[in-house]
Amino acid sequence: MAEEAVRWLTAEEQHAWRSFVRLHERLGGRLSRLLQAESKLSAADYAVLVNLTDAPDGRQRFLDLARSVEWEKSRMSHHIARMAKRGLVAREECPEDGRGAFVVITEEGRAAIEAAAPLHVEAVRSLFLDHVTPAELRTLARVADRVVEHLDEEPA
Amino acid sequence: MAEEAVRWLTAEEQHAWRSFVRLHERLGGRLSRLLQAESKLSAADYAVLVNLTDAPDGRQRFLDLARSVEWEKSRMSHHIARMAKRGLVAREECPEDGRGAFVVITEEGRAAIEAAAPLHVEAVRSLFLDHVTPAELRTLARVADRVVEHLDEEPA
DNA sequence: CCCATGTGATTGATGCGTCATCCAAATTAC
DNA sequence: GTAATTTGGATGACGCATCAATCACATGGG
Repeated sequence: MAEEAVRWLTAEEQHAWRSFVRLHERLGGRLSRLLQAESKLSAADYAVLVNLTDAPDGRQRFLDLARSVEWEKSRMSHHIARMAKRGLVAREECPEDGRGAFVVITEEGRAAIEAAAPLHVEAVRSLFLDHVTPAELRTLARVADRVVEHLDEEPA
Repeated sequence: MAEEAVRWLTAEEQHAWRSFVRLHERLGGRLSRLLQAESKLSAADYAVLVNLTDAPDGRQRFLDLARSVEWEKSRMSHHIARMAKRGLVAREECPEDGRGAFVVITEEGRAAIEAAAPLHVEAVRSLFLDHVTPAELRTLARVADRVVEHLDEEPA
């Protein structure tokens, strides 16, 4: 039974990792609270509505939508149920597949996202992009894509 | 009534922003699922236990603990209640402040964190740090600290 | 034609995070 | 010394995310 030596994080690594985690928590929290306060939409609502807006006729198959926002179907199902109750989207049956369903954005949903989007974009700018140089932003994107790629290759 | 021109994100900005968000969601999700599977601890549990372990006698005042992990007191209260029910920590009354409370790590909690830590550190390495160069890591940390600093200055 | 398997989606249970409210003890003001 | 305020913390309600189980329809094989 060999004692495996644990390679703990150096002070620098630890700081970087904690800072990175903190950044997302704080920035994400702030942005979603802003969105909620200004538009009565959660970040999840926003993601769904943006996707529907980009789709032809503002309608999309259930699982396609789930894949677009990278959610499990269960989460999507619960969330769409709540959004439907609030009148932001509606469910529609699918003619060519008896078990399928479409999700359609409503007038109300469209109004909500159109009101929210400019404010949200402005918030992303003023809270994040404004404080990052273009070079840094490229580095961030490059690192993010690389790490996610490895995540995909190496399944759970 | 002036039409304010919305400064939408460029394709590059949008990509960087989405990649960044995706990185945290995916990496965070993966790490916490690993932690849960290997150690029956959530990321939140882990943070609490690490802090308690670092404190003298494994005990800390309630709000100090909350500040350390950067949570609201309400969240801490709920979470400590759940952790106490699982036997990971215990509450203790505070002699010199009648309303105060200490949170103390239990034997069970200590065992849990000591088992979890090496695995978690290894996961952070293999899923993240291994794919980031030291220079990139420094950039990340620098950007994160800068953005959070601005976040702090500019309250909600 | 019928069975097996796969796929699209729902449901219920449970734990988590936030908000608003509340309470008791401590501190300050008068 | 007592009233007002602040501080430490708990509580309940609600929305959200995950997991496991379920159900209905579809499709391929025999």
